[in-house]
This record gives sequence, structure tokens and C-alpha cells, in this order.
Amino acid sequence: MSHPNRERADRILDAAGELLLRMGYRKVAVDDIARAVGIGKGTVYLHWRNKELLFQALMMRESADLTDEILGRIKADPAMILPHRMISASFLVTHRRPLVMAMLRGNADMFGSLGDLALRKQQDELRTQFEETMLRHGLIRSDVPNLTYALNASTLGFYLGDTLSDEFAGIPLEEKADVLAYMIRTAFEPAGEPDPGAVADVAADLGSALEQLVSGYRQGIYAHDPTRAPG
Amino acid sequence: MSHPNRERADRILDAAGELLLRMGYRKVAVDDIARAVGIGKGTVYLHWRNKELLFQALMMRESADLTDEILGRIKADPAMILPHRMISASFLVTHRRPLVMAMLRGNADMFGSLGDLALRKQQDELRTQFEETMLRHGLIRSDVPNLTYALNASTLGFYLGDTLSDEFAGIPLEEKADVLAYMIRTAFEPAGEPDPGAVADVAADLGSALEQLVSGYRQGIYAHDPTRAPG
DNA sequence: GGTTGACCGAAAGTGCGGTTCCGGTCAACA
DNA sequence: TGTTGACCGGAACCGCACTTTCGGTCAACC
Repeated sequence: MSHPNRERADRILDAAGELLLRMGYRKVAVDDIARAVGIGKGTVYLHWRNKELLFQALMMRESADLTDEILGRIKADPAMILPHRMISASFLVTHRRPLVMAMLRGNADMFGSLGDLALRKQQDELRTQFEETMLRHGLIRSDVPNLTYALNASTLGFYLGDTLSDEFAGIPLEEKADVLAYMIRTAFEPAGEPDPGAVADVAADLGSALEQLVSGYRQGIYAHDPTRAPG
Repeated sequence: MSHPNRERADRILDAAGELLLRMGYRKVAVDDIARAVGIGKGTVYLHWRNKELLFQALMMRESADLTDEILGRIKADPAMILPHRMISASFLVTHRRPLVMAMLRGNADMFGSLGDLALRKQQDELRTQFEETMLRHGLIRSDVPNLTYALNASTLGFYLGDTLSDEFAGIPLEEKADVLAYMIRTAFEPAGEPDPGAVADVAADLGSALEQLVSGYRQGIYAHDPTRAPG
């Protein structure tokens, strides 16, 4: 076979995503997906070696799309790389993608063991680079203790809050994002206006790093040639 | 019977707590507790009408002790009521009490349905009062959007972080508490030194509110007279 | 050559007796 | 009068045979 239809692969992933949200990983049969697309089950296996790789591809596509969305905003307005804008935008974008939300909640019955370690590592590196660049350009306060942990812990609750209680379910997502932005800006950014030059520099830096991340994702999606190397 | 031994009640609760941590709510039999204390099972039922009330009492005692601990610190140093000190101290104190940690993690197999609504309500009121008092005395910034949600979401991640990943397991608790303190102080407190008068006022206010809370807890612990009113 | 779906075996689900466990009671005891 | 532990019944647990589901393969078909 050698180069299975990429457009068909996308239709398969579309169906997989839809079914995944409706029924959860365990209950989605490969045959269900195939039937939803209108192809034979064997055809699915021409694209990915097994079920798990198919769903990994789905999550990678989702991550790539999400990252692209943020990338687009940075290009439209470089000031988007300021921590408080970047983080609250990520919050919003993430919450509007049910699959991503399900993924990072680590819904165990949603996914088998989608611990894509390579990607995790790449994201970690990106985060480290992000922090270092920000610090170097003076866009993050230099007196924050244990910056990585601080950002992580301070942000986490915004993502997990509504899964644990519905106390704040009534608050619109945008308002929550504004609260997050306030907290980040006040606690992690220096007072006063940021230097436009620094912003432009960091935007360029971060932009290319994100582009690399996206292309890494995209590469992983359709490259699971069942027999050997990518076609 | 009328007034069963309060000291015996405490020994029962001690044993219950120990067993709870070792085996989880479901697997702890009332008989186990009784045997650990060296009394008959029936005697346990002279103190509490059923198993659930016993464990509710346990959690109330735990909460009361914890609150007492914080109260003591406030009395020793009124400046402890400053949000960043109060919140990070609570973080530390809480993390050092395995039962409380288990409780607020809502470990489902740890507790049946210990949704003590009355107490929840009391805590909510305390929290609201805390925020209002702080605002009125200028110890919390007045420009924080949606203060209740902001405090909640910003803090939550510190409590949940280490349950979700061991990425930061190596960081000592005290260091994490410092990070939390930094974030709260920077994002939620006004710049500059707090007014000593305001601090004293709030400490008095809050102190008595906490004392009321504790006495509310204590009342609930031993008051479950199986037949009728408290002895 | 690309595509398919019948087929295979493993694994998960289901139904059902039989057994154990355990919260709660209460007659007997000290 | 305070305390106990044998006792009761319901619920959870267990083992097991039977059934269903489903990931992955591959001979056949177009």
C-alpha cells in the first residue's frame, strides 16, 4: 500500500474523537470507528498499527491544533506572549477543547495509557525555555522562588477546580480566565509596562519554538506506517 | 447510661483514626476498633449511634485540633492573620495531618459520605467573613476580581499538585509553603507594610470567629447521645 | 494493490449459588 | 447501671461456567 490517504486518516480521527467523547476509550471499538467512516475495519489498520497508536495520533492532532491556535494569536499580537495573557489564553483555548480537557484530567477510563513520554519531554523543555527566556528579558520577576513549581501549582487549581466541586460552576469561563490573568500578572510579572523590544524578541523566540513543537506533533500523527518507515 | 466517659471516647477515636489510615473506611470494622481499645463492640455504640457518626466525630476532632493549632499561632503573633502567612501556615499544618489530607482529597474509599453539610456551611461563612474583614481593613487588595474564586483556584493547586504527579515530590513542604506565601502576598496583598492597628483588630475578630468554629466542632464530637439529647 | 469483513483467541462481562463479613441489637451479666 | 459479645439479617465477596465483545489477522475479492 505505502501511502494511505491522509484525508481519510483525518476522517478516521474525526470519528474516533467523536466516539471517544461519547463512550470513552474502552467502549469504542475499532469497528465502530470504521463503520462511522464507512470503511472496513482492516483499512483502519492500514493507517495505524493498533488501536492505541490511533488514539495517540488523535491526541497529537488535538495538541497540534491547540498549539496552532495560540501560535496564530501570537502572530496577530506579539504582546500575547506576556505570561498573564499567554497563560489565560491557554486556559481558555484548552477548556474549549473537550478532548484536551479529558486528556489532561487524566481520565483513566478515557484513555488506556497514553503516556506519550517523548512529547511530555518536549513540552517540559519548551516550558523551561519559556521561563528562561522570560526571565532573561525581564518579563517575569526575578524574585519568584522556585519559578517552575510556583507557576505550576498556582495555575493547576484553575484547571482542576470545576472537576472537584460545582461551587464556581456559575462563573463564565472568560471571567475565570480574567482572574487567572490577574493573578499571574500581579504575582509573576514586574510592575510597569513591558519593554516592547523585549516582547518582540521573545515573541520571535517562542514563536519558532512553538512551530517546532507543532511540526513534531504533526509528524507523529500520520507517520505510523504499519509495515515500516513513513510513506 | 447518660454520660459515657469522654476520655474513653477519645481512645476510641484514636484507634479509629489509626485503623482508618491503615485500611480505609470500608475495611475498618467497628469490632476492630473496639478490640484495639480493649472494650466490647456494644460499648462503642454507647458513644455514637452508628459507624458513620463515629467517623464524623473523628474528622471533627481532627478539624478542631487543626484549627486550634492555627489559633494558637495567631495568639502568639497577631501578624499571623496576614493572608500570606495564614494561608501558608494552613497549608503546612494541613499537610502534616494525614487524616485531614485524606479527607479533603475526598478519597472516596476512605470515607463513605462524610458530607457534613452544617460544618461546610459554617466554614463558608467563616471564609466570607475572613475576606470581608480583610478587605475592610485594607489587608487584601481591593482590585482582585472575584476574590473568593481567585483565592480558591490559586490555592487549590498547591493542595492537589502532589497527588497528581510526583514531579515536585522532591521539594520540601516548607519550601512549597514559602512559594504559596509569596504568591498570596504578591497577588493578593497591598504593597508596603500592613497597618499594625488593622492587624490587631483583625486578629481579635478572626480569633473569636475561629474559637466559635472550634467550639462548634467540639460540640459535635461527643454529643451523639444514642438515645436522645447530649448528656 | 488496495480494501474488506469473516474469523480467531484472549479478555472482559454476566448470572448465580454459596460463603463470609459486619453493622447494629439486646438479653444476660457483673 | 454500665458493659458485653452472641446473634441476626442484609450486603458484599467469591468462584465458576457461560456468553459476549473486540483487537488484530489474512485469504479472498475488486
